[in-house]
Amino acid sequence: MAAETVQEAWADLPPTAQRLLMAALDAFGEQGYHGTSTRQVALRAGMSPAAMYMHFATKEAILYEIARTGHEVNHERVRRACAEHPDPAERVRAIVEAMVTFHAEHHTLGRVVQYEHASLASAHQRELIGIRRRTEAFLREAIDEGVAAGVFEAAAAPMATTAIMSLAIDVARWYPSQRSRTSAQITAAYADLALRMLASR
Amino acid sequence: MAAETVQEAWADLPPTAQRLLMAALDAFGEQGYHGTSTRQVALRAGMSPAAMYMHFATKEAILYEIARTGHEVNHERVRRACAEHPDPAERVRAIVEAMVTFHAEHHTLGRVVQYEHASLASAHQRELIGIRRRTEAFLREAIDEGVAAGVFEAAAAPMATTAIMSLAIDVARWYPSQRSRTSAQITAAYADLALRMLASR
DNA sequence: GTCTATAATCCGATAGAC
DNA sequence: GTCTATCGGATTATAGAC
Repeated sequence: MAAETVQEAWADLPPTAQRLLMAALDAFGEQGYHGTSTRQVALRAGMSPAAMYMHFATKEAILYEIARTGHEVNHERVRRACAEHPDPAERVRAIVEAMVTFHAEHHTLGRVVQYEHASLASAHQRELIGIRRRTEAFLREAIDEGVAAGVFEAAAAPMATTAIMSLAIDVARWYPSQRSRTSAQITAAYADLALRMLASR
Repeated sequence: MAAETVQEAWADLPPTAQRLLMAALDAFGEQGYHGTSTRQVALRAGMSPAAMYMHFATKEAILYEIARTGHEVNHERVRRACAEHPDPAERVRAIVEAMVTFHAEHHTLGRVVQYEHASLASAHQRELIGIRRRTEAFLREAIDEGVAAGVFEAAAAPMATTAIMSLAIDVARWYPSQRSRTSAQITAAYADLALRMLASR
């Protein structure tokens, strides 16, 4: 529940189930959910197509487990970043660093989390939208506090939450690019850009 | 070649081919390429599954036509925005307005263009990456000119190109949201945020 | 150029032996 | 709990009549 990686979150599952989830994570991230067959997942995990149905009732249940855990891991990282930084500007910086790091270093997972939403059952979609909204609320509150304290520009605030979320999420789409930038370089530069968007003048 | 909408680009095709492409565009944008069957596309276009093979040799050929035209339309809008604004800051504003408007008002097309890249044949992928790179070059050049003129911050410039592209592209993922914002409101706010990221202080 | 019918293959999921 | 074998249906694409 407070895991900061999917491996951590799945540590108590049977090793076979873990291999299955990691295989599906890679395949779904590379080829998309509908572009991946259950046979491909089973092959990657080193088991027969039938064996996976001992651990998951349907293909969608595998996607749900990956997407939910991914949302929870991202949420937990942002929550922790907030807890460590009372100052609004420092907190925004920490949130951007947490989200950019997640979507860069775990971009395959990030793609499943952000781009396979429509492939989930609608009840699962609604649940995960809830997590996403609570994650976004951390950023919105930090920005609102900064505006109240006079360090952020009030006019920029309303769209800045969406814009900063977009910056971080879209990293999963293009990372890694041809230009050799480390995750740390992107993270630091994006935190600066986010604060430039918000800074009062 | 200089069309600013896909309908314009496809105006000279037989009406049946146009209906087919529009049906596929909607279906691919809503359900994804691999999540859509050729039968569904044919049904939406009001023809039999076999009839589409008179106009396109494969399902991938339909995706390629949509993705290529989408890339060209976006490129043409950005090119025109640049041609109309010699001043670097005004040009950046115009580029952001063009790209955000495109990805908001044509978000279904935007999703196919930006998120179905991996579903294309690799030769087609390479071709479309070329168009994408040329579109991004317009923004990079505007930013470089602004830095040279002293109106943009040199330190912010390298990652700002990627960041601003991300802001615009990611609109296709979340637009329209629950919060009622018009395309024009988002466009204006994002242009402001982009210039705040770049402004020298 | 559109249709009906179908080929050839692949899909998600299950049955039953071990 | 894993395997082989397979069910029932959907998939992309084609054949052949009109």
